[in-house]
Amino acid sequence: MTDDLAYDVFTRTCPSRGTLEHVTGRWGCLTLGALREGTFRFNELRRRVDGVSEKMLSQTLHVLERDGLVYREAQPMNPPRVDYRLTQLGREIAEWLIGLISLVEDRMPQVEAARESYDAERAAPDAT
Amino acid sequence: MTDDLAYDVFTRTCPSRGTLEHVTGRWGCLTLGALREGTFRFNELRRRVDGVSEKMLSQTLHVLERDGLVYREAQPMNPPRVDYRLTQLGREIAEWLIGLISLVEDRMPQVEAARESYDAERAAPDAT
DNA sequence: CAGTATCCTGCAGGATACTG
DNA sequence: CAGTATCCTGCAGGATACTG
Repeated sequence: MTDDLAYDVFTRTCPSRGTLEHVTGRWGCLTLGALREGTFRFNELRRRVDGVSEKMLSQTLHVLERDGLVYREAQPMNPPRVDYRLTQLGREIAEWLIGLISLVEDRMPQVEAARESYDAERAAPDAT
Repeated sequence: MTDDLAYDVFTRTCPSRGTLEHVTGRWGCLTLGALREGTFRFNELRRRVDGVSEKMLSQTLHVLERDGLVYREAQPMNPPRVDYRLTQLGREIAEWLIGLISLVEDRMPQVEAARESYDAERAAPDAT
């Protein structure tokens, strides 16, 4: 049952693939993380999401807004002021995402150890 | 505290970024999902991970093995037989990943609805 | 300020052929 | 069977200039 649901995800025709990629992708992930902490204007976000270009932040925000994870509020003034924040749905997903990230981060010592022994084996292929 | 930990992840220098990308990436995600269900040989996996090329499966498995998430057992016979399965660490992370995926899948109706209204607004820009 | 438009490049990843 | 090696292409995404 639950397994059937989960397995479906792994067929490429699955429609949730797209959203999953938006969420876990390089900039989507960082943007959701930044927005967890509050409401921000475009350039504030740019500074928080380290290394993102205008283009990619704009693109990422559009995609997340379209998926209903981010709410965009444009106030008609001059100069313009636009605020971004997570929707309820966005917050829910961001929390799970953070959980996964925290788990991975937590296990990094194990991962690093695994990498070292993997690399060591290849570096000294004569050691049977 | 917990927030500090989580926030660190969003700086690009964070070492867990790499592992996270291996886990959530297109093929990593699908491969972990397939391996949740048991032990498989290379070509069995190829069939289960729909659409993956030899090259990408090979590459993905190497990366996941190096990170300590996948265990590779080569039996010295001819023709060769190699089995892949999740390590304990891999299983742990795969479970969380599935959780995230299931959540996203669960919320897809909301996502689709959001998309429709987003698209509708743009299609009829005269409707103020 | 909050973006969009254009140009350009590196590299993910597919196709194909080959190997122990 | 279980891969590796090589060649090739599309596109993610950066840099730069421009706009309401």
